[in-house]
Amino acid sequence: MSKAASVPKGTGRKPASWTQDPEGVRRDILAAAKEEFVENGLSGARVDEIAARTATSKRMIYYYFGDKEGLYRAVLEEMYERIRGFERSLDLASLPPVEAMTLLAGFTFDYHAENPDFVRLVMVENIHHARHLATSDRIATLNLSAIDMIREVYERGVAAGLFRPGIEALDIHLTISALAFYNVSNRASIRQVFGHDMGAPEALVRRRAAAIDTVLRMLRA
Amino acid sequence: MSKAASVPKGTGRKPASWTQDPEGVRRDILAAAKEEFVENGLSGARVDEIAARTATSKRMIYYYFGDKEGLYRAVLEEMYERIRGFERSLDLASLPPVEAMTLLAGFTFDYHAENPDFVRLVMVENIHHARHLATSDRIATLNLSAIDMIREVYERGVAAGLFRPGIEALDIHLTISALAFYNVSNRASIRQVFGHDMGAPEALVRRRAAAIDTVLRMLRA
DNA sequence: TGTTAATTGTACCATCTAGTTCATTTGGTC
DNA sequence: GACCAAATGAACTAGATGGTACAATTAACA
Repeated sequence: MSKAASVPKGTGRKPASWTQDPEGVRRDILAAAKEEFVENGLSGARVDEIAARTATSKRMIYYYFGDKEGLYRAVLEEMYERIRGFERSLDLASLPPVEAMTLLAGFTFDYHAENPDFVRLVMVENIHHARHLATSDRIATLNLSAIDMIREVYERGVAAGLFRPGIEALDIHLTISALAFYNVSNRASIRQVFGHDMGAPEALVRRRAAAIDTVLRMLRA
Repeated sequence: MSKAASVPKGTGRKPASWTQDPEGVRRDILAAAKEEFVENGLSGARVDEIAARTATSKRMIYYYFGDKEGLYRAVLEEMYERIRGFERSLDLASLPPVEAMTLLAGFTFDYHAENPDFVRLVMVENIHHARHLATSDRIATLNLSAIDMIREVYERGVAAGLFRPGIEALDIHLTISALAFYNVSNRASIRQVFGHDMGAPEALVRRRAAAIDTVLRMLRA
């Protein structure tokens, strides 16, 4: 072809024409990376595989994110910012204590059940001792609000004589999170060992009710 | 050196003398492998690193376990058999319902807290969708006993009017496990996000009491 | 003691993988 | 339209990694 002649032998020729879209490329890469990290963890993920899931090339991954860990960190940050947004949208302060706590426990349960990707990434990050959370400036200043929200509701409940006093807000949070997290994070082993699929609709409904009930019983005076 | 001359060039020479110990070698490899898998997961673990932690060589790993996954499966199996042994040693049937449930919840909490290696391996296995649990014959026939133990205690408690009826034994197990598992599995991220170290003695004591209390409140009539 | 099967040591390799090199194209600015 | 910085494509590489080849040694036993 005459085209090939117009180009130095064996290097960077391009098909015909293309348009730039840096932000689109970034988002595209992040989405592909999230899938791969969620599926295979940090060590198990393959940069080439991420590139293949992308509309662009491996070259771009390194151009925008530096290295594999940088990409992973970016995925983590985006994920935490997303959940933060949801949390803020809950307006617990305008509800009576019991209703507020029910809503929070239910929301937390549902969010985990509907976002196993989130749960898996948190697992992966914990396997790595959360060292990427530690080095991320964006996440460091982010997450104390959940505890504050709980404390506010809890104290109103105590003042109204609905909740018993003396419970730490962190303990409430841990209980709610544990019940929401566990049957997503350990779904696979639960299925293997007990033969029950916690992802099945009936199982979810029952477990959801049990979780909320457990939280309320823990709090009630 | 004269020593080198007494041996065919470039192949398998040995220092001087050594004795065989197949079982010892096996155990040695399993222990080293457990450390490495616990620390780095299945994909992150390096066979060369496992070999280095061993008194023997990489050659032996492949001789005894076939491949990396075979070794990983062997580690998993050993771990599950160990916890099974502990479970069996609990004599819940001879205790009154409330005391039995308190003991079980406390034991479960302590076992997780004292064996973060176990927790991490279960996390790793769940990241891999528990596919190695699925292909292990030894584990398949193992683990329904925990549920049966709980059911027995629960039904005695219901009969005695101590527990409310209508709860599934699986739900009790999931609640106990979730509370025990979560603050070990997510210890790193909890520390990063909330600045609390759930491994610290005071935190453990408080969390343990909260977990047991939560389980009992969930059950009480 | 001679033979054989189970073990073990050393060196090696094929392949995979994160990251790079180098040239090229695009979009904006003057 | 000339020039420059940002963005992109294709091929390449150094090193890591799972796994093997081959020979040697040991234990058991006839």
